[in-house]
Amino acid sequence: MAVESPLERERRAKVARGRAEGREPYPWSFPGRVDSGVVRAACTSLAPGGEDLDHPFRVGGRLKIVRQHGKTAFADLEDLAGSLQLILRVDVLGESDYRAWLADLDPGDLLGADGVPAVSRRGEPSLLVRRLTMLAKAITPPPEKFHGLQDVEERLRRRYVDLLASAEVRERFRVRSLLVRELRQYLDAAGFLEVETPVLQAVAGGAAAAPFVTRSNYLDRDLQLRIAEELPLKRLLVGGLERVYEIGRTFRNEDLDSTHSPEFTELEVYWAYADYHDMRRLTEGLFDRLRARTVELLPDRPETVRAAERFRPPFATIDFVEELERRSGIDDLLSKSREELRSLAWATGSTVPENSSTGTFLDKLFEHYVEPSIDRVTFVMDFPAATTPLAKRHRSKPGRVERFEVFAPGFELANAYTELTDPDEQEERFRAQLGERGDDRYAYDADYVEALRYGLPPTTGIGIGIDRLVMALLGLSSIKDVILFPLVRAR
RNA sequence: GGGCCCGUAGCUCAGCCCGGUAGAGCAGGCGGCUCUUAACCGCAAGGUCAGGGGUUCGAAUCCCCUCGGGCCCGCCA
Repeated sequence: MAVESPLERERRAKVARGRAEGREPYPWSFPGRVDSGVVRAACTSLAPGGEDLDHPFRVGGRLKIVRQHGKTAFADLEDLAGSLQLILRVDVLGESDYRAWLADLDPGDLLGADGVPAVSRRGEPSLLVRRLTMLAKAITPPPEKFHGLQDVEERLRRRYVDLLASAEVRERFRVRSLLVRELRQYLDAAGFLEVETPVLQAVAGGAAAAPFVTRSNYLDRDLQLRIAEELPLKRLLVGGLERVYEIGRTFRNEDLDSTHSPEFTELEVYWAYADYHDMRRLTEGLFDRLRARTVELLPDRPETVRAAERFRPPFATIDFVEELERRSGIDDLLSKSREELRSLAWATGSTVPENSSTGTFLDKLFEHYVEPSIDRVTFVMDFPAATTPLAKRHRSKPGRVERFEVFAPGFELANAYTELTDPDEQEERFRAQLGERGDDRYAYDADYVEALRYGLPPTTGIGIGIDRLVMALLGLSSIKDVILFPLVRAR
């Protein structure tokens, strides 16, 4: 246990004093509480200096600050609905209670109050308090009242302090939750079934990324945490579930930076008897819906509204190959050999390893020549076949697959395919990928190929990074701003 | 992996360049005040200057190492 500071000693003394005087500082419950907005609403009919003695209310929340004036004191109590001023008066509470409470109250205490709506002479909606109840005495003082908690490290390590000190941070995470709810409602209404597939897998597949490895004592073998949701979900379409989605944590054993987190929340949607054009329309509808919801939730934040409005259709569209050729001046990109592409990629200053795949070099070129120019939400269409083994070849463009990605300025938001359904071609593509990369990071999932042999309907699928989507909608630049407890080093 | 920056009271920050008794505001303590909104006035208190080592008569300050964090670059289809 940490060494007790003088401030904490003072507060423990107040705990003991409360108990000695019959005021339990950590009670069991506090029934009948309304949120602060109810009291503020009840104040609207009152004139300054007015009180509504006939309609008592009970509120509870965190004490932010106390302003004492001898025989009257004002205290700001904050709950999720906002802040409410409490008026404490010696002539209402009685001399001894008034003195005892003011001696024992500290910023940060969780406090209950019974009283009546009242508007102060200066016009502030308030609760004129008849009775106070300590709900939880705070031993550790909260951050400074005006500046709040500034230390970035502390804000991440102790997110609860960040939250209790900042209504803005509370609001941000509340909005994230409501946006995810909206997303579920949209997909549910479109006939999609929410499912849950395994996080623990023998071999993590569906993407190329380093997995986290753990161990099952029961099976006496290593297991990996999933790096994508894709392969189990498509198996469900083989099984006839037709339209499924999963929102879940996905893990990649890689670096954390402003757009990457080792654990992140991913939405994947799979839709049988539909192709990537259908998926594009579904995605545009989803973006528009989330845009509207964001603006509805945060109408008074101009920067957020501006960020969200970028998600209003129609969206910019570019062709991967045409745009890359136009911006780089490279001709006939698709006929270049792996060695040629490697030289071109290295010429941009990239240091990707020599044995990287053709797809990797193409991605590097796109990243260098095209991504910096993306200044709005943009659909990038029809990637070269070498960039993914899971998409179906393009029905009319040779050397391409039916794949689109959605980019927001600065990062990728989503990745969608018309899914490859031919089992023999899938097997070949997996093997080609293995052979080309020369490493075992892209696992060959034999059971998935086996599943395709039973027949996967024509299908489209998409993966959307929820953390990044929330970032983009709210106009935030760091993924840590939308993850409650980002990974931090043990201290 | 490379570069730059940061770590001082519970919190927000000065002090560091140019070495010489560790400062302020908020919060907390004591006293005053019946309408404040970061209330106000007075008094007293509060420190592992991230940790370790070095230079020096003397280190928060200069040097080295370590830990933690931030930003940029690289890597991660």
